[in-house]
Amino acid sequence: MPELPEVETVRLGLAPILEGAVFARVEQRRADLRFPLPERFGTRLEGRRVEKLERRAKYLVATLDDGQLLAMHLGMSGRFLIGGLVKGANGNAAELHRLGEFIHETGGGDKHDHIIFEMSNLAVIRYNDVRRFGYMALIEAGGLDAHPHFRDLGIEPLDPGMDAAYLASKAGGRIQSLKGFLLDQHVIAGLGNIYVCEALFRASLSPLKPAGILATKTGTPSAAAKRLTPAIRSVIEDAIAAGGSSLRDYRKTDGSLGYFQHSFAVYGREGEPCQRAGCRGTVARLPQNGRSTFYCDRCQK
DNA sequence: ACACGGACCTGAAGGC
DNA sequence: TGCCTTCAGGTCCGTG
Repeated sequence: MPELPEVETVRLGLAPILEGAVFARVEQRRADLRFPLPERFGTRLEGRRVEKLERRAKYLVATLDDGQLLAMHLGMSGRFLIGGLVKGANGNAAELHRLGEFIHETGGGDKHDHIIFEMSNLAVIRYNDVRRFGYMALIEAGGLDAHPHFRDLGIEPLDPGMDAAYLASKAGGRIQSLKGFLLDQHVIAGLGNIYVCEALFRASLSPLKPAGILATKTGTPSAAAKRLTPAIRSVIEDAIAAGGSSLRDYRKTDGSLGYFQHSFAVYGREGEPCQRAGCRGTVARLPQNGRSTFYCDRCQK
């Protein structure tokens, strides 16, 4: 699943196709995603124009011309693939992104294509999700901040307010591990297993330490908090610039791959030497919160 | 309020 | 070949 950088990459691929286009036909092949699709999902979308496509945490949020919001979450394995035809600048229909391995499956589609958007610009957008942990919701105008899935989300990692003082204020007194703390979407919204591991490596902090070390006794930010904030910001910025990370099934909307996975310092590198200059440690893996944590137990203190 | 484990679902990979 | 276990970019819900 896509974490924030992958979702942002998907947004960048989808926005130029969706924005300004009208849902001409919505085909729903199965409604049992993580949560059932809303009643009359297709009917409520058909004829509506997409005003803009934004991202909040790991959600894509499309604003429609009647004010409704279409919120989309990719879960672990969700992806959008763009095919079909779009009108080029000269008015002629041009074939779009019919690339590589996706060509052969466009006929009847793949069995994990659950929702298909046929747009007025002749683009065909398929939502494919093997594990079906993703979902879509329709939210009435202005209702985003009160919606149960959005109401309690924490700050965006790239928000200027995500600073050492913010982390200290959230972490004070917590005994939970730093790993669990950073995975908590109520604290920072958008980080996942990969980028938490990478951020803790960049900050030279052990994922096992209690989150409380981010605050001093008086509640001011500790040195650890001051190292952690730029580490989080830089890893997210670097990953977005690389088009996200492509591991198993994540791809950009045109079927091409992100390349941040080549920049992982610790994620997926169990047993490899630590990359930090001067450190002779080895990357270890251990389960935390039911997920694999990768870190160097020599230099991450 | 906080912290943890299980649940949801499919498929790939590795061990025997 | 097959069967069984483990693991995978998430997060909701029930339990202490």
